[in-house]
Amino acid sequence: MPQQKSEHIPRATIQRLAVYVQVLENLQREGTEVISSEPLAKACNVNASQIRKDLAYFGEFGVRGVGYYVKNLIASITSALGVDREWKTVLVGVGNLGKALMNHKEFRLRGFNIVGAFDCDPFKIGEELSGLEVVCTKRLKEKIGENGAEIGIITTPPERAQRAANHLVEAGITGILNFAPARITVPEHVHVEYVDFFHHLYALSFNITHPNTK
Amino acid sequence: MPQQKSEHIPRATIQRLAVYVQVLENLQREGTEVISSEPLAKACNVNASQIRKDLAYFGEFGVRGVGYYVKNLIASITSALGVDREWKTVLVGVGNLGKALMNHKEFRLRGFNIVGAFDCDPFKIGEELSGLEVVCTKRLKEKIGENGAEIGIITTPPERAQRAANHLVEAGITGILNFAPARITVPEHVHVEYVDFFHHLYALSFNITHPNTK
DNA sequence: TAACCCATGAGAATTATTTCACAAATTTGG
DNA sequence: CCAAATTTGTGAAATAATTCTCATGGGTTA
Repeated sequence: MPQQKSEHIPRATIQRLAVYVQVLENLQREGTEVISSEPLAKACNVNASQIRKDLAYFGEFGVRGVGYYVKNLIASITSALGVDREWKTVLVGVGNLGKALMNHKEFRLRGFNIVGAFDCDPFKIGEELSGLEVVCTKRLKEKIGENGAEIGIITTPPERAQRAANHLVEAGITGILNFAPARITVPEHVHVEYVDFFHHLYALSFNITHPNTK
Repeated sequence: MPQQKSEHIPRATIQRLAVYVQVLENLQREGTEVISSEPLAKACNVNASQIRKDLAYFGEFGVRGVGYYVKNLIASITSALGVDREWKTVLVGVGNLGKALMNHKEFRLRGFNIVGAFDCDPFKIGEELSGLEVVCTKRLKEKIGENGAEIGIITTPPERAQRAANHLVEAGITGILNFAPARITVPEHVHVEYVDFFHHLYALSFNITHPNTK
């Protein structure tokens, strides 16, 4: 059971671990059973010792002279990340994006079950979507008390993101995935991840505009 | 006309600049005309000197004793990022996600126009979507020769992402936004950005599982 | 116009992350 | 069964990024 040894783990390490899992899963699908850090690093576009150092935070998963057993390593990393279990999530903001996410099968497949849908629009409340009734955002606390969700997904317009976050925090949520194009403020103990692909397009724009600064 | 002074600009700086724009746009919508680095930093969840340093790479946009003029600063940053113009993009992989992106109005609004849609599925070729005819991926080079697109968006399944990337590169594309859950390999001069919100969910999972290591 | 504020911009110090280099461990082949 | 080959895991070195500190200079008021 991987238990991190060190106190602080760089945020960048966590992001890379997710990449490793992705690449390892694709390798596994292609039939690879064992891989050493060198070719894995190439596939992930990172340095080989980077991988070894990242893994070292959580334990010793490799075999010297051999490398890593793909299946094993996936299990070790997913366990380290805590994604070897089911996570209950609730979604706030049933617009186009929210609906699309609710219909996204991959969510359930990856263990992130959406168990509640909320909106403050009276016309949307009561509507049924992927087997869930849309409930008023004000009833978040009550509903989460029932279903025990731990992660909140915000898909509201930007001006309503902070209010959604407040409701989620008050309901006891400790992790928020924010798709709204706005920064939100939450207490110390709550973790927020932002998803905004325009940020990525901006980065592309910059890199293409300034080709010298790769 | 902001011109970066230094040779190398940290990747993290570019990501933050995109955040600054987002927050500044929301401030502007609320009527704020001037802001100093301290409150802006608070809104962005970063350090104030971080903002000043990030901006310093591109020029001097503030007024000592006053702060930054919001409208001005947005213009300066967007110009620095190269997003004060129109970018033509093509999309490869017309599945659920691809279709959703093509119907996403925000794309055009932000200056990233989708001018071509490609797929290798014969049943999809010829179909019309948001005014664009889906074309065979093999004709990418020909079509990009006509429309001059510079950015490619990959929304294929993971196993077809690399092939899509190869076609895009061969067609002269220099920036790729990859939604497929797979890493791709491209030549030095091509820039890739990855969008995968499961990576963010993994990060949340980790942070909730290990609350001590914030 | 002069004196006082105030927030920027930039160099210095600090802190964090990445890469290097090699000892330790494991397998394989003679 | 020992030696060679291989690859991990880790401490040390190098590199990079962030934060601190304060001189600089524009704005404001009397």
